[in-house]
Amino acid sequence: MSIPTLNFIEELKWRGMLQDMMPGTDELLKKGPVKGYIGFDPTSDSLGVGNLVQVMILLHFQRCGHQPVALVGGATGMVGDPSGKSAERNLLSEDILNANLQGQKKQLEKFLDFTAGPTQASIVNNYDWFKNFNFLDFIRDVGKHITVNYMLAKDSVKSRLESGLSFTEFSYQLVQGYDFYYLWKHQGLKLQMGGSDQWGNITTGTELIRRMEGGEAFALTTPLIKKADGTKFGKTESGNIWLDPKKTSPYKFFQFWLNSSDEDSKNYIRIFTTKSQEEVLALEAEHDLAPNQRLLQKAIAKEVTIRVHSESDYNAAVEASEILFGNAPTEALSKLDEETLLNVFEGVPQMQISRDELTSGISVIELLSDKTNVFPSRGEARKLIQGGGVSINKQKLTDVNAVQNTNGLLQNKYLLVQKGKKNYYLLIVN
RNA sequence: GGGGAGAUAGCCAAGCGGCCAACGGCAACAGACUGUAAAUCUGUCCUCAUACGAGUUCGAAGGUUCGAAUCCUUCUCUCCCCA
Repeated sequence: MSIPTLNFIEELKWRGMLQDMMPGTDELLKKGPVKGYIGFDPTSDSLGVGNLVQVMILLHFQRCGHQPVALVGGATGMVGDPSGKSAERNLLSEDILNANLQGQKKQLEKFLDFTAGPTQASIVNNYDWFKNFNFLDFIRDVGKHITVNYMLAKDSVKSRLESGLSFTEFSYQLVQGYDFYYLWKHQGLKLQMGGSDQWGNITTGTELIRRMEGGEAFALTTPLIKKADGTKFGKTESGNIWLDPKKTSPYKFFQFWLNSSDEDSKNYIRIFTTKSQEEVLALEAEHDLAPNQRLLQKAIAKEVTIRVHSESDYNAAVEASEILFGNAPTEALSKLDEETLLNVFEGVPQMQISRDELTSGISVIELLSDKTNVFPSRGEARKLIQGGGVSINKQKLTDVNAVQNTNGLLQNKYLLVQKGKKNYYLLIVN
């Protein structure tokens, strides 16, 4: 094992991933390998790209020679964190929670190195130490050390006093705080990290450690990432971007990164890749010379897609993108053999249509609204066609009353429908 | 407990008896320009309908009227002020 050459704090700073830290955190990390953790909320069976920031923190932490621990919140997930929420949360059932935990665990394993060694990553579940902790013991042994005044002062609580929050959510910070205490006490964890909205919860933990045992523990938070236009990161028109290929296809995932604006991509390259500062600066300089090449976006999309999915998924996504967005004219499309075609369009929605409907010719409006779900109604199909927003096999429809028959089928079997610039549908005729 | 203000489409916000499917802004979607970027300009934006048009909206329920988002009654909820 080589001596770690990277300084974690420095690393976070130039990447723009450091919001705040407790005094002494830097010194602690310089002294030697530290065990630190981040908690994940099991509200879904898959992590989204929004969670990726935290995952990357753990990854950088490990790369800097420390020991990352991911905490999946089997217990805290049952309570509900009021941070950043404007209303009382719906509680999930135990079954769902468990399924979610398993899903997230699998994804975390793709990022961190779990092989034995001084920086070996691990995953813990706080349900393990909470399941047998009864209420009376908890309020005697833990609650006794923290005043309500202290708890009320947290922003997450303060902002909810007007609209109201249940005792359950109010106690959340204590439950999370106890996690930190438990891990500090029994597993030697000294540092908790998280998004800036977690600062209050994390400091309740360090406070608990101080009051219960006079111990010292540290905290560090990352800024909330936002897009340059101020909108939320990680969402598109069609919803959240997930790591689970069943919820977001690798093609879409790849496209998500490729579509980042220039401004955003300069942040993303720092946060979501492990490229060194020199590499990033060089890439940026090159990008600025020819922004139309979108080198940054491509570099990010490549690294993240390979890490989350696989090299072959990445290659397929690139191939599909080139065909869909490149200058490939209709002829190029028709030259594709069936296998390539199906491979390329694996990530785009596919719809069936019977051959009989087509042989005698069918108006495109009927085809796209009644026979398939490309459009929910004829009116909408008509409007977009009139607006010049619909293409079939890369050819723009200019006539609202156009009729489609079996002549233009790719491989005598497929139709590629394009709605707007980025939405594709593959119609399969059989 | 007393007094006042308000509730309009995804959000903000006009309208205060017919010209209202409802000004305007934001968001969203599409087109042009570009680089699958940003900015800008243009179009669409309650639902269905090629269109003519039809249907369902202005917190809820009733009522007045030829006609109501607009007037009246009751109810529900929100905010403010005084106790």
